[in-house]
Parts: sequence; structure tokens; C-alpha cells
Amino acid sequence: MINPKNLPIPSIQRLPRYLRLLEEAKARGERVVSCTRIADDLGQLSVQVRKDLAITGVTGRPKVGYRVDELIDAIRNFLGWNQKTNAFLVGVGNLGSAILNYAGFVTHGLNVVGVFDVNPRLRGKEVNGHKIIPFGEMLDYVKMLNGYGIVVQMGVITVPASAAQDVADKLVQCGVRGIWNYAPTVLELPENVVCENVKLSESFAVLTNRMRNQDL
Amino acid sequence: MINPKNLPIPSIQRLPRYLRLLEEAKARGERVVSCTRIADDLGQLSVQVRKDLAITGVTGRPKVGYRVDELIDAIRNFLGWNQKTNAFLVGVGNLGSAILNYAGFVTHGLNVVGVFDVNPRLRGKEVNGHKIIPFGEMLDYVKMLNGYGIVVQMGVITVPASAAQDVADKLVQCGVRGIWNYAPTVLELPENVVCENVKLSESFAVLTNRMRNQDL
DNA sequence: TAGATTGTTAATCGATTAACAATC
DNA sequence: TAGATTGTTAATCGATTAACAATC
Repeated sequence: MINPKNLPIPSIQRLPRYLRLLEEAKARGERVVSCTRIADDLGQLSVQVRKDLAITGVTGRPKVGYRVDELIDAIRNFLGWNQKTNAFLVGVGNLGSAILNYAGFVTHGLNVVGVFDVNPRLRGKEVNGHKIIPFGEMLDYVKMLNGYGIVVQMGVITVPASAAQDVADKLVQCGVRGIWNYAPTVLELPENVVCENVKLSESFAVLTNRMRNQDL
Repeated sequence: MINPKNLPIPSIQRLPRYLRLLEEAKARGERVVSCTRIADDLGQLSVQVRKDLAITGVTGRPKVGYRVDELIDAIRNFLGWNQKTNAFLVGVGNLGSAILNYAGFVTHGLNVVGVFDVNPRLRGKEVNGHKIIPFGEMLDYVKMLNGYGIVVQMGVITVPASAAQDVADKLVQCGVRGIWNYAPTVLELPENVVCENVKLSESFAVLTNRMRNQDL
């Protein structure tokens, strides 16, 4: 926990799982959970859970376990989920709509402050309370928001691959510091903008390959 | 390539990227591609590309490179994407609709032969040509398909987490050998059914954590 | 031929797992 | 106290990268 960079990415990826489990435990009224329990429920080794939880800075008590409330707070804080992340979403197809309608991301701090699409016919149409704005008006819109002291931190890209780079460039102009990219493209971005690609085809590839190898 | 199991999963996950690049190269009329080029385009090391391509069984020619057509075929074959995979999709919300409307998965062999939802009001409604069937009728429907010699190999789960295990159990009864799970749950499945979880919250976690650590 | 590129073995790096001491 | 659990160091495992030989 000295240098928060270069932490094991697999560990970070497992934290949301623990968080879900802990919130379920809290809902059941449990105040303390051991990593042995967590590991059993998720089919992992307890030592891995322990290591993962350690990166958030919390410590447990031998024989007792970890305090549920403390752990939930620590994970949410570590992931940046206890604060709002203002975001633009570009591309209101089914995928974009799915994200806008999924309540889970709101609890992770995702705060959509602008929804855009190139299709001018969608102008003014609402998706889960968000009015769709023509893509061409994004820069004007962000200036307006900035005038009110609202800064856009993240861009969510749910457009076809062919349009993704253009969208990314525009989002960078808007000042985003991170991009959540659902398009199957490798984006070129300035060094100070972090990017996370959602790998749908990659996931499908692992599945079909394993199904194929079942037969052999 | 002797034992097709226990291949490096990261390598399998990178293959779709190469495939996309190769198809673009083919569209431009290129007949041969070197792994140096692929590596440059994707920001990787050429030796990694070489190792990854090796698992598909293709060999390149020194000084020349790999034949584009051969490589495309080999990757698609290795991933099981050159044959159709019959699938049921359960849960026709925005996410399910997004998958049904995305042409990319069709080119990966995804052949949806049944679309289901618990909501009886959706009965008969169409999504991209697929009539929605009430979830309760799934077993009858699969029997009907089996009568025509059609076997369902894969289940795609796009329902809320709370319903995912029930859906998975039913899909297993239908005889699927693989499950593509978009719900944020760890599913309990028989040993002979492979499962791939799409990790959306996990992806978001990595992004927000990195954005948070930018500041430090 | 010279040089670019592939293929492969060895070295490094990082994550997981094992072992065990510390502690409530 | 005894035993369950945490925390940490060491060993293992697997993937990436480096080095270099083979080859067209």
C-alpha cells in the first residue's frame, strides 16, 4: 500500500466480487466476515482473498475476521466508488442504453452528465431521464457545464469500432481523464488519459475455444 | 499445440485482435503480414504475437511473414468461429437486445435459435427477427428443436444477478455445454459445462482505480 | 549475399500458492 | 489455553521478455 500504482490488476478485478458478497452479508445483518468464508463462497483460496484485501489497507483480527462495514468502505474508497465520477456517454444504441439503465454502475459512482449520439433524429429523446444531445454539440455542451463548475472526468464509448477513435479524440478535448471503451478498437490516447477496454469478443473467444476443446 | 487444453488464456484473448487486424489487411488486399507489423499496430512485442499465433498451428516464412488467408482461417478454426454455435439467449433487456443486434457475434458463429424472457408481455415481440418466448416454455421449445435435430450448445445469460442461477440451471437442462454469463454472479454448474463471465464491474473497477491513482 | 523475419530456448518478471509465525 | 484466523515470507507456477539460431 506504499505505492498505489503497479498493484496486481487481477487483485483489483476481484475486489468488486468481494464487495458484492460483503454487501449481501451486511444485508443479512452480519458484522464480521472471515476471508475463509469469502474464499469458500467464491471458490478461491483464503490466502488470495487475504492478499487482495490487504491492498485496500484494511486489517482483520485473528480468530475474528474483517469488519464488514470497514471493508465495504475501504474497497469502495480504493476503487474510487464512494465518490461520483462525472461521465459523458457516446452512442445510444442498445449497449449504451443498457449502461444508462443499469442501476449498478450508479452505485459505483458513475454519474452520467451528458449523453450523445450522431443520429440527429434522436435529439431530445430521453433514455432513463437523460436527454440525447447531437454529437456535434459536445464541445459547446462541456463548456456550458464547465461554466457551472462541472467537470467531466470519464467518457464511455458505445459506438461502432469505425467511429470510436473520433469519439475518443473529442472526449479528450472535453477534458476526460479516463475512457471506458466498449468498441473493439485499440485507441490512441494521450499519456495522461487512462483507458479500459471492455473485451466482449475476447470473452466470447475464450468460451468458444474451451467448448471446442471439450470435445478433444 | 500437442495438448490443446491449458493454453495460455491471455494468448487466446489476444487472438480476436489479430483476427480483426488481419481482416482489415485482407480488405486492403494484403496477402502477407509480418508479426512485426501486427505488433507495431497493437503496441505489443513481436515475439508475443509470434508465440500467440503459434498456438493456432500456423507457421510463417522467415523474411516474408504469415499468409493472411491461412492465418484468418487458422484463428477462426482455433476459436471455433468457423462453425455455427447454436445458442439460447435469456433476458431481453437492453443488454440482451444489444447482443442480438450486434452483427459481430454472428461472424463469430453465434447462431441464436431461441430468445427468452420471463415477462409474458414480451411474448411474440421480435428483436432483430427473433420472436421472444416466455421463459417457462424453454424446455418444451428445446424438445421441439431437438425433434428437428437442432441441438443448443450455448446459453447467453443477460438477466439480473438474482435470476441468473435459475436461468443457468434451466439452460443446463436444455443441454448447453457452455454459458456466456453477463450477470455479476458466480454460477454453480456441472463440471462438463464451461462458463465465461463478462466482467463489466471488474472492468469499471480497474478504470476508476487507475483514475484515482493518477492524482496521487 | 545481407538482412529481415520466424521459431525456440533461456531468463525474467509477476501472480499464485505453500508454509508458518503472530495473535486474539 | 487451544484453535481459528490473520499476516507475511518463501516457493512455485505461468506468462512475458530477452537472446539467438535458423531460414528464406
